[in-house]
Amino acid sequence: MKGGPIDPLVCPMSYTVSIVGGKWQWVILWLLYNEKVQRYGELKKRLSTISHKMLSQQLNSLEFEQLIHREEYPQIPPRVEYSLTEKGETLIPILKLMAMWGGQNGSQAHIE
Amino acid sequence: MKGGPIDPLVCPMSYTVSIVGGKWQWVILWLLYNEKVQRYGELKKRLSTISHKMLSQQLNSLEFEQLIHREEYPQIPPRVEYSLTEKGETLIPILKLMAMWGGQNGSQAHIE
DNA sequence: CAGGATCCTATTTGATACTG
DNA sequence: CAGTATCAAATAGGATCCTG
Repeated sequence: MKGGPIDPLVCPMSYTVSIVGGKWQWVILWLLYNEKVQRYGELKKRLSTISHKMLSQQLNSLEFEQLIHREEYPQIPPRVEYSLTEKGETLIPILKLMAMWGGQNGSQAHIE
Repeated sequence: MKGGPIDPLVCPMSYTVSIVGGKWQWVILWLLYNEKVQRYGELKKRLSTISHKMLSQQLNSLEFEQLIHREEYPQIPPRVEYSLTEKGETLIPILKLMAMWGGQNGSQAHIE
C-alpha cells in the first residue's frame, strides 16, 4: 500500500482527473445531462463567460475521450447536437454528487 | 428554468469546480483521505511530478477553502500534518466515486 | 450556425535560491 | 523539514477574422 510516487497510470484518481479534469468539462457534462442543452450555440449562451475557442476545445476534448457524442445534421444552416455517450453516462453519479455538494455549500456567492 | 445564460448565483456545478477544480486538489484530497498521507514531504514524494511550489499553492488553496486542516508541530526539524476538515470530509463520497471511476475506466490497478 | 486558424497577452508553472 | 521569493519559460486564454 505504501510505495513509490504516484504513477498516473496506476492511481485511479489521477486517471480520472486526467480524463475530465477541467472545470469547464464538468459544467458542460452537467448541462448535457441535467438540462439537456445540446446545441453548440445554446451551450455558448449558457456558459456566458466561456470563450468561443475554449468551448470548442473542451468539446473536442470530451469527444476525444469518448464522453460525449457529436451528431452533425447536414443542413443549412448547420445543426450540431452533443450528448453523453454510454461512457459519459457512467459519470452521472459523480455529476450528481458534485452538483449537490455545490448546492449545499453555497452557490450564492459565486460568479459562474 | 430553461432559457437564459447560466445564472452565476445558481449553478451548483460551477460553484463546486471553482472551489476544488484543479486536478491536483482532487488527488491531494484523495491521498489525505484514502492513504492517510499527511506530511508535506510525504505528499511531495507521492506526487512525484508536482513541483514544490505547486504543492504549496494547492495546499494553501485547499486550506483557504477550509477543506483541509494544517497542523504545525513546533519542533526542529519542523513537522506539519494535513488532514481533511469536516467540510473536506463532505467530499469523500465524490472522491470515492471518482477514484472508482478511474479504476474501472483507466488502469487495471487500484490503490487500496 | 458551428467552429477552425491566427495572433497576442495573461496566467500558470517550473527551476533555482533562500529562510526559520 | 517545510515552506517562501523570484524570474524565466511554457501554456492557457481571449479577440478577431475566416470558412462551409
